[in-house]
Amino acid sequence: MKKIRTRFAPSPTGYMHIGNLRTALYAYLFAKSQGGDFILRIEDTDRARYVEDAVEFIEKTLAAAKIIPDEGPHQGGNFAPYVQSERMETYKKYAEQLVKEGHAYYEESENGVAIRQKMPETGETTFFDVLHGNITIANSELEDQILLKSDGLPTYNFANVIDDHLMEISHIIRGTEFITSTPKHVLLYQYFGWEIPTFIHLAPVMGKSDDGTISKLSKRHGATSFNDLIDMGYLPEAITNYVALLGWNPKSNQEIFSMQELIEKFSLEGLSKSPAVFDYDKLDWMSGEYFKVMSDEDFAKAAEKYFAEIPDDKKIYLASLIKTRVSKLSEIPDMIKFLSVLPDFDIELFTNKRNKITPEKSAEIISPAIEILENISVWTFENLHEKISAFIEKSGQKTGTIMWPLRIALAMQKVTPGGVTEILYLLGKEKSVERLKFSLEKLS
RNA sequence: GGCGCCAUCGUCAAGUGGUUAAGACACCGCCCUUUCACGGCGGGUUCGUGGGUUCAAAUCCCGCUGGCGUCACCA
Repeated sequence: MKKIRTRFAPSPTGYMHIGNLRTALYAYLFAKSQGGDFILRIEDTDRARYVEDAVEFIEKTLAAAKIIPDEGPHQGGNFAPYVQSERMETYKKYAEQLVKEGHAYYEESENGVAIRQKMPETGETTFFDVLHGNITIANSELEDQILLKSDGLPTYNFANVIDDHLMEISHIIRGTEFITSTPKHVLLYQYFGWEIPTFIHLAPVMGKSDDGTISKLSKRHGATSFNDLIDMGYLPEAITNYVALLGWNPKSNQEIFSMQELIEKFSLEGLSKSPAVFDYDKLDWMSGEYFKVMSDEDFAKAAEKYFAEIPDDKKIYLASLIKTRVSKLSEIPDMIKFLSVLPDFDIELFTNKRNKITPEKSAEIISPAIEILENISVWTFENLHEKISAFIEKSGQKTGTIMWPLRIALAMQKVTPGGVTEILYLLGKEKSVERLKFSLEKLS
């Protein structure tokens, strides 16, 4: 049995689209699930599109997503070089061989001399695709395509065939946009007498616009690159997990997968042949699941840059409060801003039907609470909890009735990370008392 | 437009001739609750359409419609 070898062959654009990331992921998962190799090859044959440092960018992005190539520009390998612009002599040799054998011809234009592939005028070409079965296209539909451009660089349609064969790629996993050009590739394999690899053409990742229309995922839909998502504060693991399920079904109800589990469970049968719409809501949910199972320490570390103003001794505690109610790290600032700056006073917030509370009644509760808090000398969570519980019991009121106005006075926002005790602890004695007094004054 | 690919809840999707057509996200309702979140329970006319084939069709065939892709010295 031939060794399974897949490749990810991006052009260096300095941008990792979610669709590309998914293609890389599936190629990686398939290779690894079969004990095969995953190769990274840079297709930089378009000089106009070349972006500085893009190769490094691609490698870093794949590393962040834990998609590790066995061979590539950085790791090297038996089939180096893995950058197409460094393989020009090879392409030239094969292109000339085709000319010699009558399957290609030179063409002169103002640009210089290029080589074109000569397509059969009759007949049809069929190839097998794992997802779509046999696909047949009439040869008359095929254009005499450029193989070698006048600048000496090959086109994708040529370099891709040469390299996939030379690098012993067994399965070509790529987007559906290549289905129509695959017959041209197949013809090339046949001219050279090379074994034809197995094709797997993946359906595109779509996006949904505000007006409900569906189209290929692009900027208008919001974040579209792996890095955009990282910047928004999603964990790389969560992104990879979500993207894996966007077009692949594990045939079980499991949804949370580590990379290792993905490798173990992956199979081509679960791949979908119809397009999948990227759903930010589902990503949010999945991301939240990852945060919830993180340790407080890890979460605090991940959220480090958002915790800059939080005292060191409170960071881990705050992390424990926030990690269960966040779907992306970038939500943190709005969630904790009230700790340093009290939002504008809003009397409306002191009315809550469910807890039977009104502004008037709030004042009656806040006033004695201030006294109790002022008398607490050891400001620990346990101590606070004890004193407040006693206060509630003594008042004879429902817990919610007491807690609601205190929490509002302390945070001045409807939604807070944690309840009254937690907020008191985070705020510290001085700030807590000050805020309660401020509200009491406004309410009187 | 030619050619090609695709078509199950709003979204991801299971399903391979006989099911009450799973599950998840989102949504709605209820419960729990020191708010929110978490958690628990429950809810919703989902197989694009018209023809076949068959005792039986979401599943097979054809047409239609719709979406997407492709027709570069881009990849």
